[in-house]
Amino acid sequence: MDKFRHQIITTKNGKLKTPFFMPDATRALVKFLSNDDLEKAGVVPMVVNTYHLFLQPTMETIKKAGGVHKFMNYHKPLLSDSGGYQVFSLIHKNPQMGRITDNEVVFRSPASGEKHTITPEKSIQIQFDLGVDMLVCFDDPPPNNYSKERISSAVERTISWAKRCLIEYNKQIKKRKLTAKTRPLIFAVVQGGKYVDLRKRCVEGLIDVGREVGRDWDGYGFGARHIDEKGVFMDKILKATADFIPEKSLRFALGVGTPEDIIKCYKLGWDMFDCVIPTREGRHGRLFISNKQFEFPISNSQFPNKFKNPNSKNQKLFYEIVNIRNGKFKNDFGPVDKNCDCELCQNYTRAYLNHLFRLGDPLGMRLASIHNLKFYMRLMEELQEL
RNA sequence: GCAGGAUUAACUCAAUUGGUAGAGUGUCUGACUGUAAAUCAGAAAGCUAGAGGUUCGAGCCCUCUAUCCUGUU
Repeated sequence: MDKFRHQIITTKNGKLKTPFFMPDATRALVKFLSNDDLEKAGVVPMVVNTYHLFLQPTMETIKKAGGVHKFMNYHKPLLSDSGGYQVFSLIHKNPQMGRITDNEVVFRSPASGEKHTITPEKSIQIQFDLGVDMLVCFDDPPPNNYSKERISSAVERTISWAKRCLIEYNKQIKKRKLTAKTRPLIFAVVQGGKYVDLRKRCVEGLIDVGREVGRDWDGYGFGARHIDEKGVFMDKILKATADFIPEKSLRFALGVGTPEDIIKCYKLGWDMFDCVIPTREGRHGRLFISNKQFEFPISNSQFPNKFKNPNSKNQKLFYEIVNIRNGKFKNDFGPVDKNCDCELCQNYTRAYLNHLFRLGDPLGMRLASIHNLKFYMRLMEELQEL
């Protein structure tokens, strides 16, 4: 067993210890939650999205506000996703929504139908205008079931776009007179689907880009989904990709994931995570419940046994999920999770939350989101102490 | 009392000239992995108020009964 990775990274809005989890505040908010709620849930860094904020409220407003931190009055580290994933998923689901060329992506706003163009350069400019602490290259994320040939060409496009992103990044640093302390960290994204050789090619290509442009990437992201069609975690490709990435660089597992997948990724050398699961599942009435005393078993040298095969049917997960909408909770007057100290578990019963969900009242979604985030944050604390 | 109208799933209502019933809501259960997601999917659920009749065949037509609504003495 390798040593567990822990790094302290410094951003202009504070230091972060890895591993850490970032909730998705896609449109500059975690749905239903105030900054106060986030603080109490233990949330620190979050992810906002270039694509969504570009469309609404538009960069004009964000710039006038003085950046996204001021706009949302959140003064902890923020990472912006490039919007690549959103634009591509939009177009892959419905080709009429846009067109992808080597030079640019043209797409229609699903809300207004308005036509927009995004280039790698433009994505980086927007992310500088957002004023985030960490930003991500505009990449080409194909669905995993595309042919190897198509994924290979997505890898090449991702590499060539990464170069354009990095050149633009340097330009922006110069133009805005940013220093080592005030500049945002920049992450490249590794594509290659389920093919180890393509993942390798992509990382090597990205490293070359850094060399050519004269700046090392601060980190590398794992692009595309990390689970197969059946939802099974793709151990091999996550391990191989992590191993290709330089030791000292940050490894960002984009979109990961379930608690057990985060643990697996951490074990394989990934440092950063973001996912919609805790908040979306919360809004849909699914609550993460810790087993027993919420003791993620810790040992010094060995990775905890309970974390080894969380998906194995013989082995009980260290948590369970309840669907609070289920009829059996109608008259259950116990707390959602008796080992949790969040606002929900300290003040309300399962029956009451069930009632809120049956009413469709936003209070239920808020309390459930807070609880699930707290669960994730407690998990990350445990991992940070390994 | 009389005259009209109604009675179909738990609720609100559909069902072309008579061809053995559908939807929305609710209920039950799933799903959600760089958020087009307070979303999506599936299931259960009806002796069509009751009793007769006409017909090859009735939720639809006829008779009676019950309950309700609206008028009117």
